[in-house]
Amino acid sequence: MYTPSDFPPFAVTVDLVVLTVRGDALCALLVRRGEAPYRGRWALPGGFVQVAESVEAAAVRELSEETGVSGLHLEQLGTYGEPRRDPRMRVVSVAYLALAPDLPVPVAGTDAAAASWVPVGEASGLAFDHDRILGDGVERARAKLEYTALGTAFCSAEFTVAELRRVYEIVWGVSLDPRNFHRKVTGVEGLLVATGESTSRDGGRPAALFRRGVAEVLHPPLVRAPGP
Amino acid sequence: MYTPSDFPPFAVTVDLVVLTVRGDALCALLVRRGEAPYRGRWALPGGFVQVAESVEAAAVRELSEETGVSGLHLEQLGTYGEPRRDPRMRVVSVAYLALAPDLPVPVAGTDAAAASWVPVGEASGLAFDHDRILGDGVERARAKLEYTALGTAFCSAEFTVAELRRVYEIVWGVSLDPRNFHRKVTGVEGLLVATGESTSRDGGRPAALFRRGVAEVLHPPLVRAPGP
DNA sequence: GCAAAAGTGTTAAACATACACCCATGA
DNA sequence: TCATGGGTGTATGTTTAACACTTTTGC
Repeated sequence: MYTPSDFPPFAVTVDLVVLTVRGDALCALLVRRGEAPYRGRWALPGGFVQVAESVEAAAVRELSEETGVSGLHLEQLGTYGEPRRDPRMRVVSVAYLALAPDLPVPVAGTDAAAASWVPVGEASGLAFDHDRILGDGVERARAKLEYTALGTAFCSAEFTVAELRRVYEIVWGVSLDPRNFHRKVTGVEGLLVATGESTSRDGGRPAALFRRGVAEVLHPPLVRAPGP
Repeated sequence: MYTPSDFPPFAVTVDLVVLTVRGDALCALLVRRGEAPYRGRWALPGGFVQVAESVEAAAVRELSEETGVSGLHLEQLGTYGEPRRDPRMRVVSVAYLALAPDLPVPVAGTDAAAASWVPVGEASGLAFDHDRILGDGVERARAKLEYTALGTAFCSAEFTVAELRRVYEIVWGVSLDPRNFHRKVTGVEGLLVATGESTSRDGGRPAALFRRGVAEVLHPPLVRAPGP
């Protein structure tokens, strides 16, 4: 144990699945690769873990570099370590999932030709095994919306119940009853904090504005159900 | 990008959280370290990922080496990559969770002084950051029992409803109503397959014996509730 | 017979769904 | 005044928790 032959040349990277709700679609942040391999292909943003930084810190740093924002919800998604997933060398990649509100079009990353929001339904043929990582991230996000308060992570600081409902409808691809959804989310203690303000930006009667509360889990959970 | 300086000397390992229900306690498989650092301390079994093998394959291999069994449920738990978690060098470790029936006392591993089942309540002061990894594994196991069929992974090939209930009671640390539990698990389609046999090994009226079914998820989930 | 555990039936309360209905605003 | 979306009330059906009760074994 612990002889030099035990330490083959591994590189460790982080890959980021950054999701947002834009228009009518769940979108992922992708970058166009400027170098071989997979030059010109879409890929997940990411990069190498530095010697002195934790893997988590590398994810936070890359996220900030690619989106220009910080403070997003960030959680580890999984680690992908097949021997030939990168044709040049042995790379083990730790994937992270971030949920973002509808940010302005992201700045082009430091070493990426272009960065853009792409609807997840149109994102395929990505570089490396990123199709699979993105799929895992979307699946995780869908599942977490059921029993955690993460739906609010897709909303801006102040939001209406209808805006939160739209997040659920788009991420799950279903229709939800506005009346029952309203009662459900306002009934979960600690999920929403009323600001006292209201807005009529959605048309019709002004809706109350809320901020995220402290609740992390949903009791009872919201359950996916088909609509009309 | 991709210059030699991007590849600092990372070692990649796997660590295994192997859990079982033994007697009245949830137990983890631990090994006594035979070498520095942390010589003499309890640690999670694990080892280095080989150059040509996938991370998942390394976990399967180590599990088989440490327990002598294969075919257990094995899932990725998370990756731990703090810079100083191993005092000698930069090590990134991918942790896996395995759930096992009450196996015979494990064989001593190839490079471990001793291997033993230790109740998770008594397992602290482990080597490296293994306290945290073990805690995360136990938490994951508890959560997964709610909405997946993994409780049966703790049972031997043929088991009674009462034995499955004991798994839930011990892992969650609660009491469950035997009548309602029986109705619930036998009502989930594909969870249990009746063998037609019965046993009176638990005393009282003989209980029907079941095998694991094909169901992976529980609809509806079992929910933790406090008992008397 | 008695204790112990398996398994079934029943009931009341909690919850979810569907939808009727009223409210507040912009055009 | 009408269209649009916000929000409340309520009837109906489903799920669940609690527990009374019957069954089948060992001693």
